[in-house]
Amino acid sequence: METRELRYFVAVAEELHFGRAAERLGIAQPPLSRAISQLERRLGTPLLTRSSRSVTLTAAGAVLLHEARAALDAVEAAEQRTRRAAVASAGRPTIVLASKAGASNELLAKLLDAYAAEPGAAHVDVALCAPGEQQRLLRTGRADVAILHAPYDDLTGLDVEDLVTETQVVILPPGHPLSASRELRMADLDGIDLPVPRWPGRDGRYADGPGPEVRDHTQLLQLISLGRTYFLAPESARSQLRDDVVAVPVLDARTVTTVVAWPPHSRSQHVAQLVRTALRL
Amino acid sequence: METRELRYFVAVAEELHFGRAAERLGIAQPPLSRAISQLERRLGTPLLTRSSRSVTLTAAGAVLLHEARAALDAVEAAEQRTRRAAVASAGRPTIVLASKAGASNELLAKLLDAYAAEPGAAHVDVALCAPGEQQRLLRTGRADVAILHAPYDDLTGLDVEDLVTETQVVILPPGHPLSASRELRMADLDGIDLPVPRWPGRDGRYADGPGPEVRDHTQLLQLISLGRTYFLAPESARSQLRDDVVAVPVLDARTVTTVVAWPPHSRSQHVAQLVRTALRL
DNA sequence: CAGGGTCGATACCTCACGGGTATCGGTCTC
DNA sequence: GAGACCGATACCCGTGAGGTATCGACCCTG
Repeated sequence: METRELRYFVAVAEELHFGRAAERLGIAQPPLSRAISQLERRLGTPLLTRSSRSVTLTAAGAVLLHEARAALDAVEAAEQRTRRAAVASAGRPTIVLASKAGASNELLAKLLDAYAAEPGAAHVDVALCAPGEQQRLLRTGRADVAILHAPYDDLTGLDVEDLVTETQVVILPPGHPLSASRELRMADLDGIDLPVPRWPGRDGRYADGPGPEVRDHTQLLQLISLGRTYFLAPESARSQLRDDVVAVPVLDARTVTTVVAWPPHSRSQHVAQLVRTALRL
Repeated sequence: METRELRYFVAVAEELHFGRAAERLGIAQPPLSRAISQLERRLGTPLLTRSSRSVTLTAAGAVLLHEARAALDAVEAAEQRTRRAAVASAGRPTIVLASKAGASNELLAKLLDAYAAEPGAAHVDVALCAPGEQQRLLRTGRADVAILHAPYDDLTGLDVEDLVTETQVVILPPGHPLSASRELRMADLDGIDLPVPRWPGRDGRYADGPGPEVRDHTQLLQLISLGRTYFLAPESARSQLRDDVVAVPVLDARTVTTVVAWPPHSRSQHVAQLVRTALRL
């Protein structure tokens, strides 16, 4: 199978519409139809069921969608890591660390300082990402290590070491009825009359629903201070809050574990050293 | 990047010879040369240094070789898993378990029995592999779970649960001077005058060196009984030994951990259930 | 040092295949 | 029943992957 075929299939499987998929791929619809049916012939199984009004995935198609995404990530990672290895072998060794913008800030600062003090430390480029974006950078080879947060981020297929586990706080507008409480329980949050924010999906688009569309933490905090939404965040986020929002501990919220993650095939000494440094913090 | 280009590069990087690589790929040498230099142009970096007498990898080339192997495995896995999903959704659900031929036999038998007794258990096809071959089956989607042995097998990029940890015994020809000992230390083995066996590499070929070429455990045991070689094996292997070889415990040998492993992206309920069953043993 | 052998690069040709346009056939809506 | 929508089919074209022949650099060997 060629990656072109996988890209084509993923586009159709995600759009569930040949016309839109073709448009997204920048080709015409007929060659796309042909490519998919050729793929089906080669695999010896239908991947999509087409009625002229709708397209749906078969069981085999769902498997291929999942596997093809992983395979395409691996191919792109091969390309990116090779590119980066080329520039690294020319100039100063550099590793890219991906972190969620606005999260784990203090930990990140400490880590960068501690690592920079190590002998033979590489230069660290910090890539601040929208939530959920760090894994993509890792999996596609544009980053070497990432700071992630279980259970929010998907850690499948990554090597991981735990750094800290924290309880969560709910971040509310200042005037909100619950904002006066010293502590809350998850059940209390059900009564909140505000919609939860909507984050962009991996395709950069927003799901339908109530709640404001949100891209980063600055936006989010502003929306909270305007009384438009609320949010559950790790305790350590408190130190970054503006004074026009209120944080209240939620006793029985799921704990959040900040982890350092890297691709399992990584052979970089620099990454290994940075991880060791992180574990000593 | 297309998988064709990756396959071409891997062939050249492994052979370090354009002519042989082309032959292995079933194409002529000129298109191969062209494809590689086109790849280099696109990546913006040389991958190989050619002097008309030898071809060597650059640093970037070494990275690409490593990454390309992983990517090609992922692509093949996508194909195989889709194929298998197609037949599974037609007939009875089946999972493929890969295990080293001749190793962990009792554990495997117990596992298969215990799993078969579970409600809703899938049919389990057992693939008995040459040593080191199980991972390939897992990574290329031809198997769903495998029984592996740390530290012998490479577990990078696989999800793993430990099953048992054992000490090792050395398996010797019956008449060997050390075979009368009740127990040994690693230092004692240095004095053994026999060469260690050679196993085939991932390309199916044998490295040069002394020691007999060996494909499976039957062969190995026969060669030991003939006084041609010796071998270090997990304790549990004793129950499988012929009576014309001798096993002696080695007190300070590295312990071997038998693990159950599966691809990190696996979503199969059946695999999860089999792993749970294995952990209860 | 001439001559032959080895090996990757280059030149040039061919054709298969990926991609385009036009159109068909089936289905839903009004 | 007309029209819109959508995937499949028919047919054409150009790119580019792959082939053969050959070159040029390098290493032997007598």
